[in-house]
Amino acid sequence: MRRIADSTVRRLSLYLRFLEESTNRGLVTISSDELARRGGTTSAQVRKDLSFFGSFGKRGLGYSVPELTESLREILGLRRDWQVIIVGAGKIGTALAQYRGFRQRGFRVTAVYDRDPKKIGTRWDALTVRDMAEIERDIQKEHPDIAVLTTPAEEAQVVVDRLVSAGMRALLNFAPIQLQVPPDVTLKNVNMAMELEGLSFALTNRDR
Amino acid sequence: MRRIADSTVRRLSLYLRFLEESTNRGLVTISSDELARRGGTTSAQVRKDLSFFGSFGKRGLGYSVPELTESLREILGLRRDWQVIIVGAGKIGTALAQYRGFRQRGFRVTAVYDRDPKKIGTRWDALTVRDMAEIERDIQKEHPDIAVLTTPAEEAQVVVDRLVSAGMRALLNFAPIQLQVPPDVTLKNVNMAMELEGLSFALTNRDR
DNA sequence: GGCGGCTTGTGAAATCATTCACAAGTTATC
DNA sequence: GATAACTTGTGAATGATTTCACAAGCCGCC
Repeated sequence: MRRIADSTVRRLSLYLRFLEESTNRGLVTISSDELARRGGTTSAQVRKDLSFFGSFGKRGLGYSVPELTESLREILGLRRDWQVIIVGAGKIGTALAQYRGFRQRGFRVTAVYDRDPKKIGTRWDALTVRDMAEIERDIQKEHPDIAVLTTPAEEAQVVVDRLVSAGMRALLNFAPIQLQVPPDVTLKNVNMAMELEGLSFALTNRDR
Repeated sequence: MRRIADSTVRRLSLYLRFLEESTNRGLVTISSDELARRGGTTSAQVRKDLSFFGSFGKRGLGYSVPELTESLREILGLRRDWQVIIVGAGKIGTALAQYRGFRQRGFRVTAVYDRDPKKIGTRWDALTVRDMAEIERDIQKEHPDIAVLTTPAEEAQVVVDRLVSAGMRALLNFAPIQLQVPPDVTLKNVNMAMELEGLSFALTNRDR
């Protein structure tokens, strides 16, 4: 398979979201044009995105909502659950650990780590905060798939190095810093500072 | 000024972060190559990004850390504070409202809204959760610059329409949904579901 | 079964973003 | 003040992504 652009994968995720909504509204069939309007793109873009993976539609008719939903789940690797650990039990880490949306989409948070003795052992729901010191051992034993990083920025790189050498290969980083990882590790960033600064830029340079 | 690509603005934000760190370490001068290594890009990219806005370096020497820092702050519109409101006092909204990083970067959270009577009136620090019903009046009175959306996905579009007609022109959306806004409104998204699905895709399609 | 109205899938073209490559400027050294 | 060692700024080349445009296929109706 030819290398797929990041932007394409992001849009697939959006299409899937809209398809799920369409299912709830009882729609059976949907056109690339409707998918595009909702995803803020063009119908040609939708068709091109899908064409990298096969041909899913019927000319003259559009796409079957349940079939395309299933195909996108397959493509995105969502026909299985993923085991997620959260590293850093601060404000954001805690909020994420309790966030229902993850579970609903097949991302099961199975552990939360911190190094602060005051936090270790506290519980929410079924989750107990574990000691950061045990993380390598746990990773080797439990093989989580994805680690979400919510440590302070200063500690993030050190923590990432530990996670990577313990075997983690997929990371979602919330610290406002660009992390260095080896090429076989996939890293995604959620950087609120960057987004806010993007808004600041837009507001400042609005009128040309 | 020629239209600036989103990717460029995002990198400027990264460079600024690294410059701040360099200041703390007492560096006076920095080359495009060092900036690039840290930002995960190339030195040519750094120079090109900066060239859209002027020429800030000295050939043979590199860039003055304090001067480039100041120039980037200027370009990004960060020489002033921005007034931010948070709409939705759930897990994420609450975590964001208490997050120190915003304030440090000049984004002052001045109000939090929810429509749940059980939440209205609760306080953290200097902030009291206000009634969603008052948001239009408050916007007209207090002129916040940026609204952060942390409502459930189902309500997000309705809330956005209200915010836009009350005059908001910059939005940061955390709901996992693509919102529709008029062209004079800037919308940025933080979509954790999308990032996780991107990781799922990468893990699934790792070996070709 | 033929016709009209739709909508897909996809090469080709156009646009946009990144990388190359090098002249020109700066500093340090002798 | 000439030379060597660096590093910027930037057109031109390359590469990637998006948009165009249209043939081909499907459905419903007469």
